[in-house]
Amino acid sequence: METKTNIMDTLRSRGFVKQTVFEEDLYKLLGSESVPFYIGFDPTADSLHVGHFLALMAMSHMQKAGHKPIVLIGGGTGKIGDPSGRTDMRQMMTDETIQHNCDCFKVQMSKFFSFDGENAAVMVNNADWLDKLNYIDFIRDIGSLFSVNKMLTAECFKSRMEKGLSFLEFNYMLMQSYDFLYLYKNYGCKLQCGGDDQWSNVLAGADLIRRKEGKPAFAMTFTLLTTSEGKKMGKTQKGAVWLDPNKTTPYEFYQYWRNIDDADVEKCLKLLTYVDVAEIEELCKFGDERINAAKERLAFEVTKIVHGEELATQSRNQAKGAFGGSEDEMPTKTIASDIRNIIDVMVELGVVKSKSEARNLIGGGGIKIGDEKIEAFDYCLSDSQVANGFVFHKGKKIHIKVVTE
RNA sequence: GGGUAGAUUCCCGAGCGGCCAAAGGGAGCAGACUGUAAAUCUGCCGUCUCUGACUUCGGUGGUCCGAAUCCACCUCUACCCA
Repeated sequence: METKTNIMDTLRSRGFVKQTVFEEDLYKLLGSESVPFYIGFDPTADSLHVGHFLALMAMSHMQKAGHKPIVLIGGGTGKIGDPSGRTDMRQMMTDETIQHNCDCFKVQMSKFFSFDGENAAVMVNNADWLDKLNYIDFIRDIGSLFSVNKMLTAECFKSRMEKGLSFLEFNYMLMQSYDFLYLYKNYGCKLQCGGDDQWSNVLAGADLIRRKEGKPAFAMTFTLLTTSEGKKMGKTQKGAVWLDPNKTTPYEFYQYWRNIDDADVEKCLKLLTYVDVAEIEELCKFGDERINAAKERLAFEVTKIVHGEELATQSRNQAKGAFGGSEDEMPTKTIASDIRNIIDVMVELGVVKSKSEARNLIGGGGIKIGDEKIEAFDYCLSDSQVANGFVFHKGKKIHIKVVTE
């Protein structure tokens, strides 16, 4: 393999790395051989979202550097539920749902790293081994190596001490640690990565291998992708920002990044695109409106990774059309010609969740058709609007060219 | 097993028989100001056939002209005692 640059240096310079164990040993290991590493994903939905993006990018960088990604699907641990960052128990899922979600994940992940060729990524489901565990054997072999006292000091449990924590969930850490051990034995996996909220779980796994096998194993966590205000990124009024174009359209996806906080642009460019670090710094050096160039670049690059260059270009042009005034490139939607009432039109366009919301928006002066502000709830489209199409505006952000059929 | 305190709208959290679709905050959306940013100020923020109607306050059943509020039972949670 090529070892021009140690992957750790890449990840560090882009701001991925939050915590590691035995940093020097890990650095040497990553610089000297192809290291199989894993990251766990909970199959709780049929699409990945922005929250997973950073981990996917990290895996991508690492595969490019010659390391082998192992995607661990938490089909087994999903039956338990990770208590980290949770105040209540997770819903349990059926095997069919989990399998379906895995299939969807794989398609999306393929855009970040390859499941073929050299250092091909592999996807494994921990239900395959966790389901078969024998309770007595397990607690003797693995349980004996865990100190409850130590576990209780872990942040992920501490926060649950007030709200309550069932024994089921308490076992999550053991399961995840066992995963690492299993992957170590069967896939030669020596490194577990994860979000920083996974630190205690990740660390416990590496510890387990060191105790049980007496061999080195490593842990590394990544910065959590949060906004400058410390909130988790990727939440909007419509819920999470998904990678599935059917849940979040490429245009909406593009807009999400285009509208990001000034303070978060540089961080996101480094973490979520392949743009060269020096170039990013150049783009982000201005504190005024020139930062918009960086935002455009961010939105384009990120959309390109997820949806491909063609759709990224299209989204960019649509955005320029919508905000630059040119109707030609604006996102277009088609509605039936017999829908005339403005409220029905809004529902049909999907810009509001309910008719009440539509009324509130109209009442608040947030709706325009062409240059005309709509003030009446019973506003109806004219024949010429139906015939020729029109431009619908919701606030400053949503601009849609509407044609009828 | 016993005792105590709880379960409220997306989240936190008030309400404790009519004035409750339910205070306040957060998030979100919209208006003004801007740079498709932030901060700030303002409005909205259960649903609908929308000056009215309907469905919500863990579940089920009751009391009452009337219940998120009272009673009974149940489910879940925390704390204390064993």
